[in-house]
Amino acid sequence: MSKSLVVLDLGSTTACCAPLSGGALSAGQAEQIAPLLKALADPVRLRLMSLVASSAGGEACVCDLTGAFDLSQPTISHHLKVLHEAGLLERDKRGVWVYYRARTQALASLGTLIGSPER
Amino acid sequence: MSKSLVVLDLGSTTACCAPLSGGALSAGQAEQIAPLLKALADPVRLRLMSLVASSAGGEACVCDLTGAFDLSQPTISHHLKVLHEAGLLERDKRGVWVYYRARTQALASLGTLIGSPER
DNA sequence: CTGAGACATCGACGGCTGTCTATCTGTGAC
DNA sequence: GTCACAGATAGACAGCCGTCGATGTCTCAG
Repeated sequence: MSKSLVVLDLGSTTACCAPLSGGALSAGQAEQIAPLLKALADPVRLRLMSLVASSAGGEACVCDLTGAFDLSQPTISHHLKVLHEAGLLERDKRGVWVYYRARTQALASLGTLIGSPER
Repeated sequence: MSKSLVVLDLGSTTACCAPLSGGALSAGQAEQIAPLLKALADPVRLRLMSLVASSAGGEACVCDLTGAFDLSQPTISHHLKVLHEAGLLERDKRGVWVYYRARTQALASLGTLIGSPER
């Protein structure tokens, strides 16, 4: 239900700056985090994320994204859906066009968890 | 050949603190990074990484890791191999036992790339 | 040399995933 | 209303992935 609203609820084990090295992950935590990484673990989706995240205004229209790949429109739509359902992209339909925006907070949490640089 | 030696060669586009939002990833960069995320995008491998990384001395024996899961020994061995070949784990055979050690540098690079927290 | 134990490799199998084409839905122009 | 266009959905199909049991390899003890 409210599952995708909670982007990363890591309890107390991984407080603020504790990456993987900060303590053994529980099975539950691992199964909560893995889907996020899985969503990101594809070259096309990685590029989509970076395209959206680095776009002017922080958002990008599907019509622009589709042209950046040698893939069919449904395939791009599929990848965007995966990223959206993982909670990494926000969707915003305006008229005929759909705009996607990166959830930078989710990305930051993930990045910190994987390996926050020294300190 | 020397492929797994270079953990993350991200050229100049993603200098030090530039995550996905720091500029569009090239197709080549994306295909270089995705395998690392793919290796990490599994609950068992996530837990393995965290177990190894948070072990005393920074390393863990396979014999200890196997007992932490309800999985067969070959399956654990397989996951460790995946992490090793991705360049996320170092292997060190000492006598009859094999010890794995986390490549914290690789983890840090990945974490920074995905989403370095503000600044 | 022989046996036991720690890991790795092999081959198989079911399920998931990325891609496509075809089609559906919704929005704005006329 | 009707047409064109943006995007999503559906169904199909090939290839990859996680898991297993069986077996192989290496190392040490005796």
